[in-house]
Amino acid sequence: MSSQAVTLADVAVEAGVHPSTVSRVLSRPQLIGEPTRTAVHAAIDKLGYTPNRAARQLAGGRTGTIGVLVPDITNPFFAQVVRSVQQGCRRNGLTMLLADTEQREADELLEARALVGSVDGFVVCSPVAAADKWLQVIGDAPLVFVNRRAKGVASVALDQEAIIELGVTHLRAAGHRSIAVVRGPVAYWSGRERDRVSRRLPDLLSLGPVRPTFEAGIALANNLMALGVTGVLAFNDVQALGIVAGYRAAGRSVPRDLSVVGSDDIAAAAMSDPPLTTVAAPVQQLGDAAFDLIAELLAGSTERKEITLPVTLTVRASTRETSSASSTNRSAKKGNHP
Amino acid sequence: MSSQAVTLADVAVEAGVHPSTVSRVLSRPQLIGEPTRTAVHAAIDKLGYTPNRAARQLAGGRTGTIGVLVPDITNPFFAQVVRSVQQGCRRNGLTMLLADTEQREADELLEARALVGSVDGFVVCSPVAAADKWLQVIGDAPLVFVNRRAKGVASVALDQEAIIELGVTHLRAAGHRSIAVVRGPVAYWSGRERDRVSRRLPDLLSLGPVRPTFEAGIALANNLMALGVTGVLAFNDVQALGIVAGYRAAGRSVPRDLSVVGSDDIAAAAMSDPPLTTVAAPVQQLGDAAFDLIAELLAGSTERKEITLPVTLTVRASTRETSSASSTNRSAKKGNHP
DNA sequence: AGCCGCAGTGCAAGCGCTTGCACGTTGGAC
DNA sequence: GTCCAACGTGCAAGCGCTTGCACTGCGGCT
Repeated sequence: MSSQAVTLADVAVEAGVHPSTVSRVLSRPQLIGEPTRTAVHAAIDKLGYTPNRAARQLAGGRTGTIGVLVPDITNPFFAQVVRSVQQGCRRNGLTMLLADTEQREADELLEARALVGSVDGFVVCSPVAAADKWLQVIGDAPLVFVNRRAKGVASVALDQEAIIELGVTHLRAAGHRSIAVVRGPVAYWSGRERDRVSRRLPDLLSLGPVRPTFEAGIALANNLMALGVTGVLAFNDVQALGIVAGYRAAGRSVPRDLSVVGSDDIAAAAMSDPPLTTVAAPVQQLGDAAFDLIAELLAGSTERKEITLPVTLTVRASTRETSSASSTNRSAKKGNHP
Repeated sequence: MSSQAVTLADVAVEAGVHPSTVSRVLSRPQLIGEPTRTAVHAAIDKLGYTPNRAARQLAGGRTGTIGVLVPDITNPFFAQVVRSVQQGCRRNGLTMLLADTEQREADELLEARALVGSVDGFVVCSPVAAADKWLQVIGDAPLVFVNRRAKGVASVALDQEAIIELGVTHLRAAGHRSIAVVRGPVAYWSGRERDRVSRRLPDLLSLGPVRPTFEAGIALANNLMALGVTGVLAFNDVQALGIVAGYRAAGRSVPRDLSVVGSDDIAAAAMSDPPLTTVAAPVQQLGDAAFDLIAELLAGSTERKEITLPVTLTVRASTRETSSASSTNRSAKKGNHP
């Protein structure tokens, strides 16, 4: 109420100009003469004027807001993406509307539909609904997918191939012969993608799909023991932590009896015992790239870029060399690849 | 664009009524006769009409949006609160504007100022800025503080006294005589509050303030050893995990050499080794209560409720009885207290 | 000297919706 | 049979801002 009492008109009176002039000072300053511009700014400061978003949107069509949809905000991975996007918004004077779809596919589209017209564009993390449904719902509004690639949609995703490769190579270099790769949910693009990749690699045990939870990891541990696997690449860190816990519960030890590689490098990975070797995702970059993409789209670009981010291996203590090991590679890197 | 082409007027034509009638069907259905109402709804469905927020806000004054400010969205504690609030919003047809203040006090108020007029009310997590500054910035807009109590502001917070009491009592019951309580940052209300409480309890070593991070916990471990402490109540789980890691790094063991009680019960607490005994915060309830509070305020209530939520002790394996122990209390509870 | 172009402002028409008010209609109550 | 209260609906005035268009000078051009 306080600051909202001040309107464009008030500023105009104070500065002794027409309201439209004030409006232009704010939106297209180069159209206005220098002295007038200064006077208007003075008036704005003096009165503490803040533009009314609603009016601005109604008249101008643009909302100055971008909608961000995540399947689960309590997942640190998405939380970080959200934060990066928010930082971008702040820098550009935009605001962020957040909706948590709680992993329900239907809510994804519903939420989107409700937001169309209230936001200038969408950033959607790990969308489940098909790309064409998305396009159908939001029309031609700017759209960016995070962690999923799709035809006709700008996207930023991790290099899933590199994740598998980095993890497996590390395990192989440590002398492991019996290596398993755990597949994730097929509902996720990353799950399907990794499956596709790991299928192509020889001498790999492909397990799953196994849910990316601590409990699922614990349950998986027994399978791993039965299979006689000595190295495993989990679908993500939480699942990896579960595997470690499962081994411990069975009186076995990581990395003595099993070398475990996680994926993501969440905070807990560094805090666990043993600290988890993991394929680290550049989450900050993910979010930054997502924002850059949506910003370009908002600015009028029609290009639908598909960005793939490189991942790195962070070696900690959950993996060890077997007796037959040949070489190690601490903190290897792998660059972009189309 | 697609769905936004449909306006109230279109629906009115389709239903053969006046636009204002359609508007009322949406906002105050009881004013409209049953047959008309049905017809209007049919038209809405047929056309796939979605109200334009901006127009609604401009005309009606209400935005249907609430602003949520958090110091750090990547903190699972706040993420959960955000999620609960969002659930409430969804149920009530509201949307949520999220801003991450990144622990910077100045941004808190700035962000708030920018949002005034664009949201109907604010939910602010662990605010740092003084209450009167807040009131000054947002005027008489509905405001709810989470995890901080303040005069004249509705709030929902944890029972800090119970946290200390529960943790310490558990440690005492396990036979510990030399117990330390770690104080948190004084910038936080909870930090100041716990300090106040623990000062009143006899025979307690009050340490700190120590930052609530893993690293700070590790560093603290050495102090604890030097002090000959056998039981410690950390400021939160992450810090507790750090203490555990610090002990391990020094060749000591938890709980053999030190019993550790955390606070919050974040996901990682259950996944660590040993699983962490901790004073669990009812995060879901925290968020729910915050939403209820803001909803009441939005509905016109002028009451500034101060809700205190009870905490519970979750006993896991990071604490053990000393030889002189008398009794245990697995999963004790403590109710509200004004 | 007269014209054109253009920079700088004013003007007013909305954007899509809400809401106080006015205007029929009905159906009791007297 | 009248009168009055609801009740249900139409009417129109904005909410605060953007923007295409019209207008006024002024300098440079022919």
